[in-house]
Amino acid sequence: MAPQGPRPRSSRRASGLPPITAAQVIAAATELTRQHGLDGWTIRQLANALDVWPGVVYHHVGGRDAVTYAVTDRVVGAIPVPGDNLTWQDWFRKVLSDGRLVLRQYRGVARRLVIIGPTVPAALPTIDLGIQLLQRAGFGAEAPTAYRYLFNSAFMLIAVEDDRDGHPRAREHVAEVLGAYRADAAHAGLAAVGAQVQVRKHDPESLRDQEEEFYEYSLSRCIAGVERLLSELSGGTGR
Amino acid sequence: MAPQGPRPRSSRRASGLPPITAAQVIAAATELTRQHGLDGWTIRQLANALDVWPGVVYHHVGGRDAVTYAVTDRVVGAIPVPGDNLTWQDWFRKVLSDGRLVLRQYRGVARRLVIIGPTVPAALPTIDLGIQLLQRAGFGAEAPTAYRYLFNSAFMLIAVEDDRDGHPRAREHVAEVLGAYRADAAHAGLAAVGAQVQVRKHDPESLRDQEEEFYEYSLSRCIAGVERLLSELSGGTGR
DNA sequence: ACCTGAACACCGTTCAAGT
DNA sequence: ACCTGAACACCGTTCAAGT
Repeated sequence: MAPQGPRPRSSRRASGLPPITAAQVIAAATELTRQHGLDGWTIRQLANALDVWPGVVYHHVGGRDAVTYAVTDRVVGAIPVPGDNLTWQDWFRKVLSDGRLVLRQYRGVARRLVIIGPTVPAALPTIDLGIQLLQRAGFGAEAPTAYRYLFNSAFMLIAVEDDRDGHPRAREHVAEVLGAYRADAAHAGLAAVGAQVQVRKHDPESLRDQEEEFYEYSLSRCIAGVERLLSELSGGTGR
Repeated sequence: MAPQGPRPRSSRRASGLPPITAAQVIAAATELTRQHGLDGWTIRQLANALDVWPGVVYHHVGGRDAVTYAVTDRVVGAIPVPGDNLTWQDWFRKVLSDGRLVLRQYRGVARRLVIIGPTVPAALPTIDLGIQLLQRAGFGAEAPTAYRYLFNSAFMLIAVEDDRDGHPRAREHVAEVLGAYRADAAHAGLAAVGAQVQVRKHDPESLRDQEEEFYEYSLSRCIAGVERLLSELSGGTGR
């Protein structure tokens, strides 16, 4: 898809260029990720962007896994962390809304983050503060699990948005299949979703807005579910 | 990793064998998915398992996308659908717990399903019944969105479990990084999660159990969040 | 230490030619 | 119609050899 481009024209040393650094490799990989997503570029394309041979990437950073790990850390570091002057609900709402805006610019990073866990160095201060807020709110020993649930839910949603960007036909297909049932009285459930899909299709609002809406919807449901846990912990009705 | 094996030894026709069918191709692909996950085999390996050349797969089914779509439909069809004699909460709990057991046997299918949407033919009866149950429970126009939220949340969790199977070191890394903070009073949040990680590490219970526990935890939170929506709809307190 | 240049063992996909 | 056999344009990764 992207043009392959020629190999480096001449030796760096012969051209009087300074050695490549690991930071330069990671910066170039981050820019490629912004353009094409974390799975949208190859080691060979990265080397080409730096005007070197692929072996240079291995020499300074390592294989594909090492490079994408470094990119992930860099992107996570760009997510702003709200201060602790907010309620736990507003703090999570804010960090997860802001996080979505950053992560959606670097498609594929959210999924990597969910899979490898939150141990990328840049995430540690956020984890610490978030769990402390839940502890202060009365979650006690449940604070780490509740934290994990909220971040995991949000980042999974972002990961799916990212993945769907790579399958533009899928949405049309859904609309087509379900829309066909919109007046089918024998299938009241499919009819309801079919009608909704049909309405959205003719709506001038963009798909981006629909996705953000579902993200905020899911986030609100998650926070509501965790609030309920809190009320159960403080002696409410069980189960 | 898997042995490549030799090309087909001789012509099918010359050996008196009947023509391959699309169903045979899909069945073989499904079995490979059970063994190695949806992304764990190649078209060439599939052809080899059928003892034919790769072009045969293209002739009968199509490219990789077409084959994995067919596999996804087949696996979804294997998820049992509970009857409508349950409350909506128990119906969703059951179909999503059973669904997890099936999907976890075919790693990668859950993610495909989340990305391409639920329009694989085998899913339609389940969608119809599930939305009807929510409609009867009083969700009205919110039924399709609530349905989508519940299935999406569950299948995303399964997709992440699948993906983590392919990164066995990630969990150790998380335990190592966070465990180091378990007695760090200056970072009370990290200390709490670090202590939990440490306990789980020495616990003889398997990781499988922990994953199932978190799945059930998340499911309960999701259902609680949707219940809250229901009470808001029926005239409860707003926001 | 840093980089070149080539090689190795793979991919998905296409297609003319055979039967 | 079905299948063979080969080709095309890619991958990630490794490594001897140069400077």
